[in-house]
This record gives sequence, C-alpha cells and structure tokens, in this order.
Amino acid sequence: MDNSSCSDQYWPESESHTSLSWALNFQDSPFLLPTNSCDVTSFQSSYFPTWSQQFEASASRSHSEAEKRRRDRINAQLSTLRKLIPRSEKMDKAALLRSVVDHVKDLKGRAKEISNVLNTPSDIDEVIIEEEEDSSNSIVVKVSLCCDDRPELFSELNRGLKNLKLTTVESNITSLGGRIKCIFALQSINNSVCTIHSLKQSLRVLLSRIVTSPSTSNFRIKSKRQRFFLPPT
Amino acid sequence: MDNSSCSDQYWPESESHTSLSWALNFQDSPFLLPTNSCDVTSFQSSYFPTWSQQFEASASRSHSEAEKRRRDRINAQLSTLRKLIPRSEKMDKAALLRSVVDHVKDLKGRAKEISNVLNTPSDIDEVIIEEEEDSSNSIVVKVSLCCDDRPELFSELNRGLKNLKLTTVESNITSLGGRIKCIFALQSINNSVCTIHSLKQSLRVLLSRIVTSPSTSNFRIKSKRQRFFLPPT
DNA sequence: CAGTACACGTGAACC
DNA sequence: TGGTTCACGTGTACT
Repeated sequence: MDNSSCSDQYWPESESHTSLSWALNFQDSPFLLPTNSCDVTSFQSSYFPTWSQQFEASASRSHSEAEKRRRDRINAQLSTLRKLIPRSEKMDKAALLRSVVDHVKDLKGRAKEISNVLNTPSDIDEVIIEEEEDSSNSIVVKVSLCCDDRPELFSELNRGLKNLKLTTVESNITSLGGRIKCIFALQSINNSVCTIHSLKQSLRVLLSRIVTSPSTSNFRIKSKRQRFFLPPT
Repeated sequence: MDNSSCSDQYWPESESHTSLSWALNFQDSPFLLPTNSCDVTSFQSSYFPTWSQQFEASASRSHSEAEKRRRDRINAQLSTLRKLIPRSEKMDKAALLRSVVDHVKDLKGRAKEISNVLNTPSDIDEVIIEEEEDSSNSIVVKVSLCCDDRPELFSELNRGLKNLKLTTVESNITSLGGRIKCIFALQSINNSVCTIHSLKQSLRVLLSRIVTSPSTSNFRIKSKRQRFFLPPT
C-alpha cells in the first residue's frame, strides 16, 4: 500500500556488528559459555567454530540485524529533525519530539493565519466562475482557479483566453509552495457571437483542462515537497 | 538545564506490569525456573515468596519501569505527531518521522516564501528609525518595530506618540503568530521645539521601552507557542 | 516459516 | 550512588 515508508534515503552501513562483537555479546549468555577466560579474538575460531557457523546462518542474527536497521532508520529521521528544530541539540528523544510537535502546530497555525488574510492557494484543485457583471455593454466574468504551479501555465492560460476573445481587466495571483491561486476579472473583447452561458461553459472547459493537466516540463518532478494545506477531514 | 524535557503532560499509568506479568516474564529466564509446570497465579506467593520480595525492591524493577516510562513518553509524542500529519495512520515509526521531516521543511519553506514578500514579523525584537523626509516644512520620520504582540501595545504606542507630538501619516501593521511588525511614517505636529536629532532619540527611547516591556495582561502566558522565525545562526 | 514492526528488559554510560 | 538516557538482542504478533 505505502511502500514509500521503506524508501528512506539514509541507509547507514551496519559495520559495527562484526563476528567479534557478536561473540562478545554472547559471553553474557548463560549457556554455552566456558567458565575459564579465553582470548576473545581467537574465541570464535578455535574454541567454537561450529557454533559460530551455526550462528552466522541463524535466524537470530538476521533478526537482530534487521532490528538494528530499523533503529537506525528511526534515529536517522530523528537526527534530521534535530537539525531542523533550533536549540534541540541537547534534548533527549522525547523532548525533541515534543518540540517538533510544538513546531508543527505553530507553523500550521501561522499558515492558517496567513491563509485567513491572503488568497493563499490551498491543496484542493478548484475552478470557480463566480459572477458576471455588465460594465458599459461588455461582459465581465470573475474567475478563480487553484492548482499546481508550473512554468507553462500562463502561456496555456493566455492562449486559451485569447481564443475565447477574453482580456484580463484585473488579476490577483499568489504562488506558494508549488501551488498557485489566480483570480481574474475577464472581459469579452467583442460581445457579439457568444451568450454569457456559452462563454462560462467554454471558460469552465478551458480552466478545468489547465487545472487538471500535468506539467509538460520536469518542473513537478523537481518539487516533491508534500503539500501542507489539505481538505478538512 | 532543561527540565522541561521531563514535564510532558502525558503520563500514562503503567498498569500493565502486575506482579503476575513479571512472574510470567521470568518464566522464560533460564535460571530459577522449576521444570515442572505450576499454577502461575500462585507461583509468586507460594513457591518463591522471598525472590518476589527481593525483586519488588530490586533496582532491576525500577530500571525497567523507568525505561517503560521513557518509551511511553516517546510514543505519546509520536502519536500526537501522527494526529498532526495527514495520512500517517498506517505508517510505521520511521515513515511517520520522515513525513514529519517533509512537513516541517515544507512549512518552513512556505513561511520563508511569505516573509520574502510580506512584512512578516521575525523573532528578533527590532527598532529601526530609518530616515527623515521633509514634506512641506514638517518633519516626517519612518519607523519600524518588531516585538511580541500584546493587547495594550497600541495604547502605549499612541500615548507615547501623542506625548512626542507625533501623528501617523502612514502605517503598515502585520501580526502573526503572537509577533507583530509595525511600520509607521510619523509627522511632527508642531516642528517648533525639538530638533530632528532629539526627536529621533526620544522616539528610540519610547519604542525600545515598548518593544522590551513585558505584557501587563495575561496575554503572553496564554500564548506559549514557540516562535518559528529565528536569527540566522 | 520467510520478513517486518513493536514492546520489552538489560548493560553501559553519563550525570 | 541512584536516576536517566540510549543501544541492544529478544519475544511476539502480523502478514
């Protein structure tokens, strides 16, 4: 379902677990242990070669190694979090995570504060064709769209609006975090051929295509950041 | 140094570790174990009462209990993080933390994008008295201050400016996340008594006092969110 | 019965 | 010397 959970870029070599360290570790084990002390370096090869071979192939070894990899994966993320959170160098794991929680809450709150005031793009693709006004015999349509940002978006938009014989009399464009929100007031150049209804329909087709079409450039690939704004669940 | 790291509000009762569960756990231990099976519920009291009492008072018990508390503290923070990050219900710990890293990076990036465009308040207290312009015989001073937001700030500011015989001809105020940034253009009402130099000095005293003085209301106590914007290290 | 993920108790290190 | 944190290998459950 979500195999990205295993694709962490950080994979440290677990070079610390030599056969020696394993042998040392198993000295604590209550079984198979000779009571007389012996040279640890030659312990495995000279005293218990068969046991060593058995252990090399045992499930216990792979189990503990897998567990070490798991721990390393978690700790790697924790240390990158530590770099992101200021003044967290000396915190223990619980305090660090608590600080991360505070940070995320704070940042989310700020983003919400801003989006309450500004026309910040949300994570939901959106096309709104809101109202039409008559100003001195010409048709004016107010339009709002929100989608992923991409370099060729405006050329597509301009080409489409040109085809519909529309000119923009007012625009408010906000691009943020790879998302873009555009609000336009569009005026029909010659209000001869098309009715308001057909104009709005054509506009809806155009804008829906622009909003849903993927980028033809490699722009989106470069921006792999996860979106923050989400539909209220 | 940082005893807040131990003051997590989440303290689950470790009710799972009864004496029974401990006895059960020690059945796996290779020592002290009778080969014949016995009633587990009466195992502790009838067979090994002295060992049980020893164990109750041993350092090993408090050690493992402390370790359990530590694990619980970490896992509590992880589960609150899970609530903050969407679509993270089925992720394992490493994937969750990776998602948190992405989120924090994304949110920080957004905040930076916004602060590049807007006059967002930073985390550094700041008083700037920038330049003075002459417009038709009166003195105009441009002023910028950034500090913690609090309800009584503007009344203090207005009172101080009134005392200096200054009126605001232009203002740009941005409040975000408990911080506030104000940019004023101030005009001297009667440019008779004071020179530009003494006016600027009086202004600096006034604004520095306002920036550094703590809130007299309980406003700051309620807003305990950690600041996000920080001085570049 | 592979592989994976989590909780557990323990040894070691640091105050 | 207890208290606390971390890494470790293991038991266990799920797939």
